[in-house]
Amino acid sequence: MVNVNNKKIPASTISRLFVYLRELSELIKVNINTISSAELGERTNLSDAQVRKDLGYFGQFGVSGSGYNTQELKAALEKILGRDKTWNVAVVGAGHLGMALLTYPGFADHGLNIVAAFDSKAKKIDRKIGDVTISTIDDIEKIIKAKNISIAIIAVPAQSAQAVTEKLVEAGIECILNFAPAALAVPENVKVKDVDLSRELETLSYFLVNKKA
Amino acid sequence: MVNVNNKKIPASTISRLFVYLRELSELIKVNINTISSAELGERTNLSDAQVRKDLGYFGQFGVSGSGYNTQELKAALEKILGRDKTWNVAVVGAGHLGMALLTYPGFADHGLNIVAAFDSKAKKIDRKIGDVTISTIDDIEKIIKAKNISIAIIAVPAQSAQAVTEKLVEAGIECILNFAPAALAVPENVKVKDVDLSRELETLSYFLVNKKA
DNA sequence: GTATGTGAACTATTTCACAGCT
DNA sequence: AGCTGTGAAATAGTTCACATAC
Repeated sequence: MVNVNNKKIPASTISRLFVYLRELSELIKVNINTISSAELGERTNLSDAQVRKDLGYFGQFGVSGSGYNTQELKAALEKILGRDKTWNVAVVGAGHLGMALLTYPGFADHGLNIVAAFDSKAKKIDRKIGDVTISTIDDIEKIIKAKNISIAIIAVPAQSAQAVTEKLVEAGIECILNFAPAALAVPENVKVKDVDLSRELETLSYFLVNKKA
Repeated sequence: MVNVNNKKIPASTISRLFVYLRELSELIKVNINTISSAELGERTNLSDAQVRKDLGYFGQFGVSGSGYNTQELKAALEKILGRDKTWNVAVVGAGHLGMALLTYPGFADHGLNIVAAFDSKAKKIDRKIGDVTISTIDDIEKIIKAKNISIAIIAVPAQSAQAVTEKLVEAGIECILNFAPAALAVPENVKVKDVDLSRELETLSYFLVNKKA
């Protein structure tokens, strides 16, 4: 739940707006100019009411009786979501997961530029992955500030995650995407989003355990 | 929201039980035998009431005035979550992300064994990653059945995700962890969990957009 | 006729608060 | 005294349903 000019908006709404935006880009690619909330919902596995409610938090973008203009709605969402801006991102930890993120082709299209990578293993320092050179973790503060990085991705083992977090916070980072299976302690102004791969899989497996029970 | 012997339990509760379980293992490692809901909550960034409520869905595991026995609670949670069982997992797509998953060390500790990998690129077929040999996507059905695989991870590009999903469903898969940024259409009995890395980062970046507004 | 926008109803989830146990 | 277990209250989020607009 997020505060936007004294309105309370579910965090899940924000997340879905990105889904609508992506779908609108696809629609525009195939020259579809108008779409109803029902159709947009169909394509994103959401209900028509959900689509309308989500958009309704931010204004009135549709035309009664016909639907939404894809170009206009896309432009409006881009504005709302700050997609005119781009962000510099750092990856901490250059193991397999860190490497996957460093070479993930999807980020750039979304205004997310990975401009730095850090690892603690001497062997990895100075290796170049695409445009990014791996630096030592000791240089976090210096590089984060120099490169104007606003988002960090933690892809280190659980036991070093808290220490890394503290370095990042000291360097002024306020947004962290955390892949380590650890509960990070951070000041209030810092936003952490956890992605816990084992937990996702385990939660899924619970469905198997509990089925036909 | 999940049905367990005519009780309705939030899906998020299930997911948190895995977090408690992990924390209990840590506590046992350092010889802590008793823990209160408040302390357990502290360590997992959750409230004491949340911890008690979550556990309360499944029974009474605590002792008034003292707290929970770590060993007993761990054993109880393992039983509830089916952690006595192990699951065979397939990864579809052996790009960087697929490779990261194939070599991710965390799964095995959680009863999740990756026993097959698939890719469409001829170049990759028959390559061996650890114990797993990459097979052609055409063999999905054969191998899924032969190896008794119950969970599949989709790590292919968005445009091939639906086709892969259909092959998996035909092969009898009922649990899918989907990393492709695409809304998958599946029959009702199939459970899909989406992990959308760009979306996670974008949602996080919205925090930056909207701050100090 | 068709589809939006939105209060109201409903459902889900978390937090409160306290009786009761050790 | 301290902490659990749990109804009740509060908060959050989704779906309904319909007046309104084109």
